[in-house]
Amino acid sequence: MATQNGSCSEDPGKRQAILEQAIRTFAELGFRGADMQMIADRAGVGKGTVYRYFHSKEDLFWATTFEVVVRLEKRVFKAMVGVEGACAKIRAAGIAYAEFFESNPQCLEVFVQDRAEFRGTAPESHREYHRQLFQKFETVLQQGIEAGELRPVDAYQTVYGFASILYGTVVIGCHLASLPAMRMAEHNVDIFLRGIRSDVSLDAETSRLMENRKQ
Amino acid sequence: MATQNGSCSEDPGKRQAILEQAIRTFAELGFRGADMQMIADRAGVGKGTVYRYFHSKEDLFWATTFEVVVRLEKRVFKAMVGVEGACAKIRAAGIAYAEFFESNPQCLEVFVQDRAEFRGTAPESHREYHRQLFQKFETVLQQGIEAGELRPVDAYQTVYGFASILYGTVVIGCHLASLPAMRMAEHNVDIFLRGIRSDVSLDAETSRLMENRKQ
Amino acid sequence: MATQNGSCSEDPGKRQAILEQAIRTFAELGFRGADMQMIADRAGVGKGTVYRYFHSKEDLFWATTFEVVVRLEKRVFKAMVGVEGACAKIRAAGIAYAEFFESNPQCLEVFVQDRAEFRGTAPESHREYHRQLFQKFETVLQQGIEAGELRPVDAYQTVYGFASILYGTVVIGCHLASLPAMRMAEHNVDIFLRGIRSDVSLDAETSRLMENRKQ
Amino acid sequence: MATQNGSCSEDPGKRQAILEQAIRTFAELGFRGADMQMIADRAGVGKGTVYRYFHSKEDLFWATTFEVVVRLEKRVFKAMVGVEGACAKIRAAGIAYAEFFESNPQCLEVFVQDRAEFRGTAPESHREYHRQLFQKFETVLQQGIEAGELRPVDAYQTVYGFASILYGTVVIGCHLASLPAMRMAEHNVDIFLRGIRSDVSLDAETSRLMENRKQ
DNA sequence: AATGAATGAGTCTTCATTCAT
DNA sequence: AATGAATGAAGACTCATTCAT
Repeated sequence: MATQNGSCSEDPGKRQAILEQAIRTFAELGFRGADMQMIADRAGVGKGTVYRYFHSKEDLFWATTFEVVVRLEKRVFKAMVGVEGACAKIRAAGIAYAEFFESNPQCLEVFVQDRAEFRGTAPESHREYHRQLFQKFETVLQQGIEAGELRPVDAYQTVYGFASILYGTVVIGCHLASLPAMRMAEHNVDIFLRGIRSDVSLDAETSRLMENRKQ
Repeated sequence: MATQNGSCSEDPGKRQAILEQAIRTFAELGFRGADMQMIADRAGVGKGTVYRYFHSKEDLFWATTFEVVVRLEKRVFKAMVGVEGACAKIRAAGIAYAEFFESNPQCLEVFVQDRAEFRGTAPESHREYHRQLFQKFETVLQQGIEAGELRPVDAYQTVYGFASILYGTVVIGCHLASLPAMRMAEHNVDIFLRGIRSDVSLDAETSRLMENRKQ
Repeated sequence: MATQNGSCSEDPGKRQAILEQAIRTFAELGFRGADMQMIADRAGVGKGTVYRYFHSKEDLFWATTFEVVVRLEKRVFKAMVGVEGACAKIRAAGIAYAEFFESNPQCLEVFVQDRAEFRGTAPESHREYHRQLFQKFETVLQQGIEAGELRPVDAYQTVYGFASILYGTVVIGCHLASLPAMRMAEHNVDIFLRGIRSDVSLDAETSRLMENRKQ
Repeated sequence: MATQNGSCSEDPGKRQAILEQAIRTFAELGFRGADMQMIADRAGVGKGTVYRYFHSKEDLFWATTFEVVVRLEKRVFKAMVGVEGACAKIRAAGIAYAEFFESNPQCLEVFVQDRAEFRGTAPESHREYHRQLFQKFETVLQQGIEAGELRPVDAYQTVYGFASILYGTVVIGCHLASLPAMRMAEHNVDIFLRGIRSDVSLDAETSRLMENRKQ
């Protein structure tokens, strides 16, 4: 993988510094707008060094997006630790997702650049990583369904539906609505959860309405 | 507005040809990657002509995004004509949205480029246009709520929630899931609708599950 | 000559308007910087019309410099009318020269552009015109010499010396010294005249100094 | 100053080569007409290198004019070394000035371009340099006046008068007269000196004329 | 005769990448 | 291993000139 250099003589601190400034710079200027010289300067290393650690601008960008995904994943899974129940887990994950991008807007821009510049051309390693990530969520959903907490939705599709909502929310939803990402995310996740929950009686109003219908 | 030139001596056909090739080229290469010369060549006009009709690359891009939004809007509103009920309208809109981008993938890329390159810096004219668009949907939601069809959700936020889902679905959801945009969209819109509907008994499975609980 | 179009159907007023705006524009932007479109717009005619009256940008520039020289000449010779004596005539000419450029700074810039862009490549017609101009001054000098008013200097060289002083004064002298062209010109012309006059006793101070030496 | 780069890693030889070709190219084609690619090619370096040493075309031009002024100054002051007397010094300076431009016609064109393209907008550093140059001459004049060699002229104005004559002579005078710059300069400087000298008896002819008058 | 839309050659400038030190 | 000087391909934009109307 381009993001892992087998060479024995690399300084992880230097690598991290470059990556950090790459995130910052790609976020600020976009992939095409970012200048390798600027990244090198900001990281306090020579331009040649950047090329030693990351073979090309494109490779550096992939390493950058990978770094962002890894950080995001850590945050999201950390938020799910100790949380019981599929809905609660999903909610926690959604909130963490929004929280992460709200406090790391540069990571969001890297995400956007990734999609804009390279559509679906990410390295296979990234795609594999993604698949594993989504599989974990699929498992959560599946368990929720088996436990009767969730309707028997198509877990595979629904995971990507959840991803769509989160992505759309942080990328454009909160901007268009001029609302904080967190607030938009809570709103949207709640709608999503209500949409897949088997038990909706917890919602007082809806319950009341349904009771009325029964009468 | 950059997209509307008052000069009487412009050839609308030529303008349209340039715009068409601009969509194609921006979609293929991105804003930064697109070459004005290539757009001119593809449109069969001189480079100077492109600059006559659109003052700069940026202006041409704005005209392009505006064109895409207008086309999208037409398609979506056409799909809602004659449809009764808030849910049905929203569903029709969502399906049309996905359908539009599925059959016009270049328009989708323009959308993505817009967000990637210019975050929230669209010309005020565009922003105003957006506001009006969303207001129409807000009205649909509001009427659905008043009619008792929808739960009393916050119409403003929910409209942007809907937009988030649709955007996320066509931009990444269907790609990540390797599923057609239409299928993903139907799935996601249904979850969204269930999430805001007051009456959920129409869903056979859920009804059954709930009935079981009541017993 | 490029500046005189034999075609029977030309509107002198339109020609003059174009010329006027050409002076203004070449003065402001320089030969290379001036835009034929701007000249046309300022003159209130179509660009094609400019090309009808003046075959090319270069031709228009030559017509412009010619116009400036003609105006300058008129002013200078008008100032010499009725003035008696070579020194007085020369002085009047010098003052008028500076006055002209001080009140027509655009004409000065055209002069400078002429030299900068085309060195000595002016059309033969211009050069002939110049020669005649200088010949008139040579005659004045010659007469002054014959009348004993001036030292028997080389009239030919001295005429060009006078031209050098005036040109240098208005083009850089007054700017470098941050003084009005008129004031600089008076100063310089006086030194020049003293330099060529046979009778210097009119200068009180010098006379006194000389008297002292004699004692 | 644009002409002095503090960076330690510049090759003075390369810098000089670029500057040399810049003088040549600006002289031949003018500021606007000169092509950075041509300058790079002539200097035998890549275009990027030209931009490394001189940030922009304008900066390169300023460095060029500065170089010319420095060379001119060296030549002029060298010519004045060991020369006694204000008149003799001024004469030596004037001759050297003309000689310099006669043997370096490209430097003259750079001078002309400077005035044509940038009127009085030279960087402050250049202007300061100019001021010091002229101050030195002012001192020479002042000393000549105090020594009784020169009439009590306004030294400030007269310095700029001298500059005007020299500039006018080399820029247009010698061209119009079709005479070598040196010859024109000698002629003009002599007239100028006679114009400011207190003692004019050294001039045989004038002395004779004056003697005749006295009788 | 007058117009101005169309053209495309021409130019400055940037920046990813290389490689000698 | 680290550096950053050097390179030159690439691209946005301008403007003199033409020519159909």
